[in-house]
Amino acid sequence: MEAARNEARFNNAKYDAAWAIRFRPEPEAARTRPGAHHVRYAARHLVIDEGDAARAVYEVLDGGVILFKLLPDGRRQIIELLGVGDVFGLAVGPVADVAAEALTPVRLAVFEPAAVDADPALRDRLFARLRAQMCALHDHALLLGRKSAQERVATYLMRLVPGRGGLACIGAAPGNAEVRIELRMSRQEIADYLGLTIETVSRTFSALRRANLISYRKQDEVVVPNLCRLCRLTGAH
Amino acid sequence: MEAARNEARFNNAKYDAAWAIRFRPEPEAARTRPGAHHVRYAARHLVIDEGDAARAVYEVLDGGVILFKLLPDGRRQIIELLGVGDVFGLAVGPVADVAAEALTPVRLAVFEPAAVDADPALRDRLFARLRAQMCALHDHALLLGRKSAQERVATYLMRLVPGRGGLACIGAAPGNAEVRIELRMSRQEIADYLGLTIETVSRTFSALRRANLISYRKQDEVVVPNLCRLCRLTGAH
DNA sequence: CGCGGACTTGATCTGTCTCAAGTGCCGTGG
DNA sequence: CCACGGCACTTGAGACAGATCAAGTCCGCG
Repeated sequence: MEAARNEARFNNAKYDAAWAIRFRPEPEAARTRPGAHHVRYAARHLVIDEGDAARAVYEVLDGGVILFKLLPDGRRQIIELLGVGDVFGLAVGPVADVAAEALTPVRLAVFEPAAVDADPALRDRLFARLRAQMCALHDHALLLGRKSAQERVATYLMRLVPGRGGLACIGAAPGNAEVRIELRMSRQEIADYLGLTIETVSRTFSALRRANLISYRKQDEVVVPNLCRLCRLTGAH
Repeated sequence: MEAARNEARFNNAKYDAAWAIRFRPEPEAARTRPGAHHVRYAARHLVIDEGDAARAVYEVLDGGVILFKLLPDGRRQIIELLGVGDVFGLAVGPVADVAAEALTPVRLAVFEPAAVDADPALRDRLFARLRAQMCALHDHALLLGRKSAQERVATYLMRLVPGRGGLACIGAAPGNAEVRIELRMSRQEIADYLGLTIETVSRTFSALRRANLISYRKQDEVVVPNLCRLCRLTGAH
């Protein structure tokens, strides 16, 4: 069967998977970007619409942003979930290929095309960041193409745990104490991000809760009593 | 319902979708890259394995390459399908985040990390290319998250039609004459790329053939008699 | 000619979607 | 202070697209 095909090639150490997303900057982080101006938007503000002229490149300084695409019949896919440090607005042609919406109140640095053209150091920074986002997108493609609903939700939750990026989940990492996660996304947004329906997301959260893998009162404030146990459900281990 | 939610926001002109993938260089294209050495690999050669030390950055000069990830139980997702001009090997950390395998016999330019560090112009070229691939990946996330099997296969076929990238499919483009496509991928590879099983891919090809949307004798040499009719099945119109 | 691998096709199963009620919570106004 | 509405979420029942399991069929090659 398909599953057996590549089993031999698998090596556990390879699966370092998702990078954490942060919606708050580190306290010591620089809060301005030379050569850019800065803007604030309320949650839900549409920063870029798909098909807009590509006017600028943005970096998230504080808060969260979602990039999404729509199909004519209204199906929506949230393509990237961006936190502090992530960049967007880097289409190829003169037109934005995805829409960008503030997930939370955000502070953004706005780089004009002229500024980008004039500043090789800035380009290098954007380049480096894009590489990181590319890797996250690779992981997300694996999730969308091959993971079950439960694996998707578990993976999603793990991505929101700061300090658990990269190799953190290989073996028992220190700090298995309970972790609190603020989702900042509605069930519908989570569904559109994970390629599921809102009902399936809701059912999966309920099932995880029933299994004591997570708990919550407000539905976007999740407590994970044991990260490793949740991580085992991501499919990556 | 979910579908109706965003209908109002939809605007047909936005959906320029996929970029074409070419497995053969343009005849007039430069065939070497200064500052890089060049290598050839046979089809199926594993260029990079997931978890390898990130040794170099590669550009495809001729042929096709697939980037893929595996899950421990053997599930495979082909993350990117690369043709001439595309680049890979740009992970974030010191370790490759995806495996890369030659899909056809390939010629690659190999850029050592030192060469990349030393050459801002090269970085800019890689950056520009990465932006293009990012857009393709955005489109692919939409496919994996939200499209039906038939839409996936139709989208896949359209991506392999040269000159049909970008805005080409908006309205009736000229050149509706029949087009010949060489897939260069097995049914299993197509399945792993589209997040389906081999049986579903096979059935979908058969269904498209029965509907006279495509025809083929060898199963990887597809003829599309009317591109626009196929394009209408991609879900993007 | 006969073998093997890749593909196709059929029958059945199942995870997720769809459709349809709930339920809970919060804010508003009486 | 409480009734009311609205919205987001949850839950249930049933449908269905695609997965799984199991034969075939086709074709290239020795």
